[in-house]
Amino acid sequence: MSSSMNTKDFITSLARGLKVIQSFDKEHRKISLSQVAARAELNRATARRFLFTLKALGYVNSDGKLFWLSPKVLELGYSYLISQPITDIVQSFVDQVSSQVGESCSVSILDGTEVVYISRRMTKHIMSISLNVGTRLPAVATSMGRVLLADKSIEELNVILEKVQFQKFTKHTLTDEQALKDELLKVRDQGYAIVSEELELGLRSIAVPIYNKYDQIVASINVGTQVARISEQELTKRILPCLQNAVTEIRKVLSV
Amino acid sequence: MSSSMNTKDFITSLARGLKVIQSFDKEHRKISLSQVAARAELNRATARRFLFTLKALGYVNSDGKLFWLSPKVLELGYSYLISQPITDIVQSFVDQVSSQVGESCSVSILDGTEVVYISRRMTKHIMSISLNVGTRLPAVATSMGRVLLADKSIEELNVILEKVQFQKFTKHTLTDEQALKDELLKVRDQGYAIVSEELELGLRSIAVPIYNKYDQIVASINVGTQVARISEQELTKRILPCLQNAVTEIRKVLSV
DNA sequence: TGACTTATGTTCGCAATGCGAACATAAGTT
DNA sequence: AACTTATGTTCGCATTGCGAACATAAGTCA
Repeated sequence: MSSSMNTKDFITSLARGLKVIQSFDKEHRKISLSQVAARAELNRATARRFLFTLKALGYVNSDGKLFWLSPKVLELGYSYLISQPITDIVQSFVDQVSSQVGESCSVSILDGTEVVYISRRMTKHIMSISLNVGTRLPAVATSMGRVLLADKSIEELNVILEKVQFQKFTKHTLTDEQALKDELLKVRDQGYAIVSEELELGLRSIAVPIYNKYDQIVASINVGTQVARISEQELTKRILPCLQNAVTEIRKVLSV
Repeated sequence: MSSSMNTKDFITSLARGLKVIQSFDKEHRKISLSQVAARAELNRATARRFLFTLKALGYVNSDGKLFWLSPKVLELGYSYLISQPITDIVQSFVDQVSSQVGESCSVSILDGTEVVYISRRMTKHIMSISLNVGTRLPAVATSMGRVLLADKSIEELNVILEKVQFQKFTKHTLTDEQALKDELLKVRDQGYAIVSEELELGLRSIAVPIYNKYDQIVASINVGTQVARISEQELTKRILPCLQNAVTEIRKVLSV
């Protein structure tokens, strides 16, 4: 367990159990007890007890040999979604923007150094990875992340950037901290961010911040497309007004 | 803890921790330590340790007084979603059907006595509750649930129905077990289910099963609308073919 | 078919983990 | 100021959960 965990008041069994849940992914849909133990870095007997507990609670299923997650696990994430009124509010706007512009539209929030998708309307599969509610992407390399980072004070930004490990996803990816900061100043000035081919070649997106009634930025909304389909100029001329209209309406609803 | 939990090999700390996560909902977005303790049925000092552990792991945030779930909790549900290839596969078909028919379209699977939404495309808010990935509804009162139940053997169905507590959501809700079974025979015969105003007045939906290449039913897909907008006849004449086309295509993809 | 490897099932002594009663302090209300 | 409700914290203790070790099962290979 991470040494940053304060062992006083820290419950290792809970931490271990959550690690067991996270042992499952696309490449590990149905795995054996030993695989779970290895992936969760637990003793086999210990992993077994966790799997049996999760099975008793309905979060895991098993055929007696392999284990896989039960849809009940969605309830955990669901606890988060239904405790966030914004997810309900924005969904209809996301659908509306997506219909208007004919491209995928998403809303996300900042969590640490990443953006987390909380709402999404996809028109086509254009990314190599699938994006869903719950997907996390590095904030520094996404348009939604940049509008959220641009809102931070210098101090807050420094704290966040300390934890960022810049990755060069493509030849266009900004990896110089100062260059990023300059870009964020520009984003703040113009009130939107455009990211072209920094996270994945061939893709670009534009994002604007979503404000609540106290003028606090609570999320960001973007439209994502392919560079071959929409130029940066067209993003600002045709797409940006749709996003700006949407966030104006969202702010009204959030102000009720 | 439920007496059905086998205390041998059962890890109460994990169970308790998951209950803490589920203490949060729409009416309990940000709650105090004592409220968490009450809702999770824990001693206050115990609840405090769980909240501090969840905070250390990033699943919960706090202002020192109130606690709320962090979007990191979505990772837990996300572990399930990315371990289910079907969620990726069906999303584009859900979007397609929804676009074609101009109504909301969803996919769900059976989990115990409930259906769990795993994919959704909403055109309008027509239900009083919001439906998201993770939402659970009683299988017996939904079209998607009925196509999934219709696939069960008599024995399997009896096991499931034993655990069902029939609720009369509206005056149209079937609550007689035999009447439900008769309805399921009809569903099996015709290969689709229509539910009108049984879960909520004013709403109707039609669902068909999704098969994999072994002819096993793995999920169901529906279109939901308002009774004022689409008759049952129109559902079968216009909507059903779109759903049937979609499941044919889905089956091809699942067979790759 | 036997040897070997890899896997799971299970136990139980034990130590550490987590518990919760109790006390202290803080904040809000009357 | 008294009272109520809340949180912060401790620490003795009992139970919980651990994991080494052993048993058994299943698969592979020669």
